[in-house]
Amino acid sequence: MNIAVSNLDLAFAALADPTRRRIVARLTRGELRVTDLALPFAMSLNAVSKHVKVLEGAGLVRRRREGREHYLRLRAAPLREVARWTSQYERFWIQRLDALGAFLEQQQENDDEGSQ
Amino acid sequence: MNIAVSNLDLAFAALADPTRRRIVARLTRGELRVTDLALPFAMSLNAVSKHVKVLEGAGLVRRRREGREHYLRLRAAPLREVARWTSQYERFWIQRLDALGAFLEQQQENDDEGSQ
DNA sequence: TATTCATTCAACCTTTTGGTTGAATAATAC
DNA sequence: GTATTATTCAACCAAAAGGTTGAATGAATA
Repeated sequence: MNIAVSNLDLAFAALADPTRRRIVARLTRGELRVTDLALPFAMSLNAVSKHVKVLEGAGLVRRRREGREHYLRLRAAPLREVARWTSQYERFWIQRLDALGAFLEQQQENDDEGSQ
Repeated sequence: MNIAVSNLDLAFAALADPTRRRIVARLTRGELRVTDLALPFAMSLNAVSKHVKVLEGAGLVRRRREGREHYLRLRAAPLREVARWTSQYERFWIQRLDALGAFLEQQQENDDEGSQ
């Protein structure tokens, strides 16, 4: 029993795994059955199934049962929430650009890449 | 020893924790020392220090040492990457809106909220 | 009906995460 | 020079994450 895990927590956590981001990317092309979804992944079907459940838990994926087959499709709402949270900071980084000037910021940015 | 953990993995994972998102929000107002940053959090300074290191590891925070004090400031680049990845799917969700019509989509959306 | 197919459930394992406490380090202040 | 302050390091702990394998469930097929 969890104490108040927000939508945003779940969405960010779900998207933190590269396999799950690939799943999301894959589902933009349309609905897929679990088995078909799992095909290109170098892991067990069970592992993919668990990833799908995580995405479902975050509301990023919705499941439609048709006999023994489960069709998965993407849901946009949580992605929009993530986009909205993140874009709050657009104001922040644009301000910094304005303050220091594009040229200096560019240099700063280059320095940053180099030292990572 | 980690096998290829991407920038995006680190950024999403860093932002999945609500404390760390609060830290990010807090740092938009300007630089802060670790101690001052930690003030409003109901956890040990050490815990906050560890969160800061996670954010640093994801490139979201940069540290400037001045004597014994460490000043932390926000870095926008990884936030931009997250925004860029997420907004890839804007096309996807806009398409769905177009395809089904705003009214139906709205109803769908309402159903979705209700059953979460 | 017996078999195969699509999928989940359950148990297990290892690594990571998010927190704690206590000690170490290093700079400042008295 | 001793105490205090700012911060990390190290060890520990419980819970969660990401994978595995094997069994269970339930629908389709032969």
